[in-house]
Amino acid sequence: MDRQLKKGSTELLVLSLVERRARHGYEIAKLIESRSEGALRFHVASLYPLLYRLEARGLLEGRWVERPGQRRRRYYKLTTEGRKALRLQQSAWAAFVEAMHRITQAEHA
Amino acid sequence: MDRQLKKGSTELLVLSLVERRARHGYEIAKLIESRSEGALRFHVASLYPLLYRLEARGLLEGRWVERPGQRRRRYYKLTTEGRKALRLQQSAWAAFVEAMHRITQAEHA
DNA sequence: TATCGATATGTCGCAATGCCACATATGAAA
DNA sequence: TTTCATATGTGGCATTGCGACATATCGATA
Repeated sequence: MDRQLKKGSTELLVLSLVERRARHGYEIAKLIESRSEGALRFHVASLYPLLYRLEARGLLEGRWVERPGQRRRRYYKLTTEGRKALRLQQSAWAAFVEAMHRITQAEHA
Repeated sequence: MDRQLKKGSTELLVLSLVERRARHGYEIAKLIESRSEGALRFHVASLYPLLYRLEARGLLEGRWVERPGQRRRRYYKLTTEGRKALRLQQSAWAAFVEAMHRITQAEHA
């Protein structure tokens, strides 16, 4: 998988994964890997900074959860802002894929 | 359109556009804009360096063409290497879109 | 008991790549 | 003669994912 392809789409990926419920970083990384059946991998090291950025921009809200018998986790959930951003990014992604298709297929025909 | 989405996919776009015939930089930029109906724009300033890189990597072969009544143009055509790279990038792109779909839709369901 | 792997979060420097501003040059149209 | 479309080019900047490394806990296994 071309590394560069991921640029920019990761945000949509993360926002999508916390749409229905709060998740923590490690969980998000594992979900990306398993649901894409290995096609998409994502270094956790890249993920944490992204989560901070999303929180700083007010799209996510994080909260520490400590339970006996496990390391502390930081759960992130979508804010109202984040939900709006998710909608926007969903349609931007769809438009982008469609445009790519139009250009590459026009040539292929 | 999110700027970051383009990262990495531009190469596929350019390779696709010279698949059937040689084209020059300005023409490629215009084609991207018109065929995507404005959804994808691409600064020519970003395009030229990309073309040099593709040529340096042996995927494209450039050739100056001078005709009276127009500025000199550099036409790029696919090399054999480039054709191989195009096939690879086409399947990588398809896999990527498919993986994105699986992850974002699984959540949406 | 010692060690190793999975879980969980974090920092730092690096590389890749598109953006923007700016520059140069020609031909056609206003 | 000024302006626009064509055509190529350079340099600095910002964003963002990678890789190496660090820390820490728990359960399994040797």
